[in-house]
Amino acid sequence: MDQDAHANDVARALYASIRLFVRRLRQRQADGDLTMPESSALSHLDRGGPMTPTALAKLEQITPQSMGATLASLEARGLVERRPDPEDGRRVVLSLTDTGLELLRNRRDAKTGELTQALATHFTPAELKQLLEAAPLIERLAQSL
Amino acid sequence: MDQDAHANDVARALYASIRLFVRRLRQRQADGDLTMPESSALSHLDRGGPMTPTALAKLEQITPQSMGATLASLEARGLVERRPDPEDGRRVVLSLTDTGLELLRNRRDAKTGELTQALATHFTPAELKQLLEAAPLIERLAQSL
DNA sequence: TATTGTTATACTCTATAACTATA
DNA sequence: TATAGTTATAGAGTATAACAATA
Repeated sequence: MDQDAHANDVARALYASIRLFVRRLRQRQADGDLTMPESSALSHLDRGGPMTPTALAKLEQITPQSMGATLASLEARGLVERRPDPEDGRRVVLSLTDTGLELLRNRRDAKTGELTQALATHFTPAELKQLLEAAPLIERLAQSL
Repeated sequence: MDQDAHANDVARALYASIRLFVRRLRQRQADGDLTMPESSALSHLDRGGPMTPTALAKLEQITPQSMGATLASLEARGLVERRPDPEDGRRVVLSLTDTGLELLRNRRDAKTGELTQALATHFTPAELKQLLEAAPLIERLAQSL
């Protein structure tokens, strides 16, 4: 069928571009930069307020153990802090430190994120719109796998 | 600026969706399945004919060493074979074996690729078109990082 | 028993560095 | 010297399994 042939083309094109994207993003990682999962976790804490590691893991759709690795790194750099939940001894509540908040704000306000920079510099508003609309489709595709 | 604020939104949405996509695709990997890089290398050999590891690496935009790992796995499963280039003793030429070709054809013809399947099943032609058009934009974004 | 979190371990995909063989 | 390929090693970003503490 034509639909299936087309689906195969789309799959190939999308996969190739995404693989390249992920590789490049990782390569552009400078020493001391936030990695992407770190940056994402920090954003979630900023937008969602203090929360447990498990809650964060759910937002990111990864296992709590995986989130643990990211959080350990953020904590080691003093960007987040963990304190026990007074109401439930099993729980740990994570929050941004002042340093973490400042870093996040600086990155956002100065628009220094590699990705944001590249998008703002090399793409037209119409192209940005296309990409913005593609994102939920990619997410739906991921969910339907 | 509005453009920059928008760029930041696009960056976040795109990054989140792509990270999810890559994770899911890896998780859906069954034992004995081709991994994505393997499948991609096989496709390139099918479409481009026999070629050297370095040529393949260039097509995939990864280092020859990284390609080596993928090729070792494909060779171990008898899907590609390597023979010396008679004209240049340094070179090795890779080609699909009958088994490799058959596997590739079966996957393509039976449309069993997870991604193709999901796209054909859950997306409208208009959405497929959107995704197809987004692919080169993502690639350009990757290149401009 | 169920939940929260942590520790230990391993896998995929990729990179850099260093080497061998051939040109 | 330069190029093609291989081997060794490492790192990011995940996963699963097993465990401890608390509810």
